[in-house]
Amino acid sequence: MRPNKKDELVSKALEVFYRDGFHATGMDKLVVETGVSKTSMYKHFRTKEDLILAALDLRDTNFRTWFLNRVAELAETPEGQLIAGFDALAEWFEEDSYRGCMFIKACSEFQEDDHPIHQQAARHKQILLDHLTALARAAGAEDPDCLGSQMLLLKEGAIVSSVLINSGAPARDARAAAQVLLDSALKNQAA
Amino acid sequence: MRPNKKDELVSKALEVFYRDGFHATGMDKLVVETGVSKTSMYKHFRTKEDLILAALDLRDTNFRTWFLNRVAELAETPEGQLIAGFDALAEWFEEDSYRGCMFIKACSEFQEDDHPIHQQAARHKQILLDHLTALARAAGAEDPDCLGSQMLLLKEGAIVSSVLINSGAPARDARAAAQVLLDSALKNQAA
DNA sequence: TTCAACGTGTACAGATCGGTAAACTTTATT
DNA sequence: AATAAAGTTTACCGATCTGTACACGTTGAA
Repeated sequence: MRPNKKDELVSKALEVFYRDGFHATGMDKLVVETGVSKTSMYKHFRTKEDLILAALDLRDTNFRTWFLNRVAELAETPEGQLIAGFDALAEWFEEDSYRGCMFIKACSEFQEDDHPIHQQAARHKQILLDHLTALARAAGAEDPDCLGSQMLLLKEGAIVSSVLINSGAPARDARAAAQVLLDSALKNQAA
Repeated sequence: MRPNKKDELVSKALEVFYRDGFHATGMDKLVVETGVSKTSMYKHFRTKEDLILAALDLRDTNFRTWFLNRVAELAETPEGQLIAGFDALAEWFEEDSYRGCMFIKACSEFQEDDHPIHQQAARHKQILLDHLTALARAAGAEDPDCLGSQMLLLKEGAIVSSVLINSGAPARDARAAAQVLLDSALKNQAA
């Protein structure tokens, strides 16, 4: 069982789950797409749920790495980075393979609060929230928890809206909103 | 084929789809839950997709009726109604049966832009957007399209966040953000 | 009372679902 | 070269999926 073979399977599964959805993607389809046999598939992953969890874990790593790096490239100050996050979103929305947020979709398909898949998605969002809150604090916002939460709200909202209206425009509206909220939070702090 | 029987089936299907998801709900489960036979089910609805579309249509009517009425009860001015929308959201989030937005979930499970289910969900959001934009315009906002879009962003974001962190708190953060954005849009207009 | 129309339930078709038993092929070690 | 371990293939399981053929019961009109 070569370890990189497993990574390869997770990577391919991630792609298909993201494109077609979780329930709509059967193990048979994944077997065809990966070219590996079903038995091999089940040697690497005990159940379909395990495979989904592995795919989400990879997605978490990939997305956060990309997002943090891109934001760091675009801006240096905490205030700048909070805003730059929405520029990064705009770039993401323009990608051909863009299909919304995988974690939102995971929670849509696995709704029970205590479901492992739901919890993994919640963890991803919590990490992002912690990051945004830390930036808000570093920027000197009046109420960093509130501002961080609002930045996340705008991000989630922009993602959902962009999918629903099939346009990248929500990223710009979200960015403008973020700027207003940030200015307000900093002005109140200075006062 | 009594017409109210059909409505009853749609109503029950809506409940189950909302609770358990679309792909995860088989026609067999609906047959058991409604007590009607499968043949009768397929006499009323040609396919499962037709049933889903009927359920979404009912949801659209129910939700918009409830939301608009509740907002009208809470406030009279356009400015007040824009903000009151988030108080209504907060109430919704507290309901035991609350499971997020059915249309977001529909788009998560049926992703193709040209899919009838996806399009129906998009129509629902567009109607809400038009409503919010009209309120923004009536309130005298600088850029009503932008402000309306931002209100919708905050709403979608609050819904998604509330599901992910299993808390009603996002409705309050969204309300606060909406107030700041509204004040800013009105102040700029006056200037 | 006969007949036609219609709604319903049973029972099933064909495909696909997640998952597995057992035989076979490759690989690494001695 | 012999052998054990690891990985793969084929073929299949029972359950469930959407959807249907057909026989049965009920109802209203002639």
